[in-house]
Amino acid sequence: MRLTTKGRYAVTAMLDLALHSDQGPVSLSDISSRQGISLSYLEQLFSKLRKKSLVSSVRGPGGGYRLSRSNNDIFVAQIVDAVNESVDATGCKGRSDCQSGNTCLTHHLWCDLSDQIHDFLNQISLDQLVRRNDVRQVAERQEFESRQRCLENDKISAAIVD
Amino acid sequence: MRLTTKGRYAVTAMLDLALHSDQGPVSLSDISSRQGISLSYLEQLFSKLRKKSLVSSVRGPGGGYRLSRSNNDIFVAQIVDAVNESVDATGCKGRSDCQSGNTCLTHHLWCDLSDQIHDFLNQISLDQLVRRNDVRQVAERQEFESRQRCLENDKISAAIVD
DNA sequence: GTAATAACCTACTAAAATAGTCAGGTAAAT
DNA sequence: ATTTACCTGACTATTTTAGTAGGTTATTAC
Repeated sequence: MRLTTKGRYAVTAMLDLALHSDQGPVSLSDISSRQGISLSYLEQLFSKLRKKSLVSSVRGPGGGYRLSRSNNDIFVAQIVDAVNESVDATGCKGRSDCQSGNTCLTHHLWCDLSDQIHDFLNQISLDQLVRRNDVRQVAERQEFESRQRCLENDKISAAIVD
Repeated sequence: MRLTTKGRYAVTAMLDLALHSDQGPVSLSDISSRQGISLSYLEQLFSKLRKKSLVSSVRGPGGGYRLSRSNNDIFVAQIVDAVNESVDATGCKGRSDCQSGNTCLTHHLWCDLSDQIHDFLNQISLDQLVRRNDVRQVAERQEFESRQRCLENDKISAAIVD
């Protein structure tokens, strides 16, 4: 079973995309500064997300990424699957050869768990997340911080001109 | 989120213990040969299981480990918790400081997932596993293989005597 | 009492995965 | 033409996993 920052970052970034989808394509550097995820790492993740056609890209100035489907048609499980190989809890990736070719004593238990996790994550859409109160609150704080950073940058620019 | 061989091995070993609990203390070398888990690795795991008082030990010849509680009072979640720190899906171990001190956008989602997994595993007792058909079948195959290994060893011993 | 057995303990290590970085591309808009 | 931003691949430090090695202590059978 793998669920690490890789999968978490991917979902966070996709949610950021969903939250700003009304403002045209969103650049990775915007996501990077809002969510505190390294730009190069985001590039790796979005390469995979694009291959699974969860996002589409727009190049050039003003470009960025947008969701390739509607908010309510993208589920968390699909995002995690796209960047991690799977949310599989078995050691044998479901091949039932966990104990030197044979099924191990607990194989079916981990299969059941995998199903459980997958069902749970497959039931949560980006749309649902966008509407959650806790998500809206964090998003608002991030907007505020983002504006603060803009002001700071303007100050620095002005100082350089002087 | 961590669920790797460590947790899987621990549950498998505990299930093996439960399956042979009628035959007095079970030695780690028995579990090792039946389940194909390295002896030294089992020792590390059982040290943790003992500290969480899931098993008790009997030293000396004929010794081994036994479950310190009844079959139906030991749950999979407890075993995984004992060897992994937790089945936590958040990156911040529930501290809500995932994004440089603040809550990240998806924190609550991972909390929900953690609860989901924990509830699922906390509901499955060793007793339930012992009674499952798929478990009984694998256990039987392992008994057979174990007897085969005994015969092989006897042959080798006889050959050495010659 | 001594040999065998099996728990117990500590430290070390190879391999893999994670979480990045870096250096260069290429495509599209202004 | 130049800037913006996507895109790619190779490289790397750190951490974790999974396992080894080598010993000590307690108990039992002879």
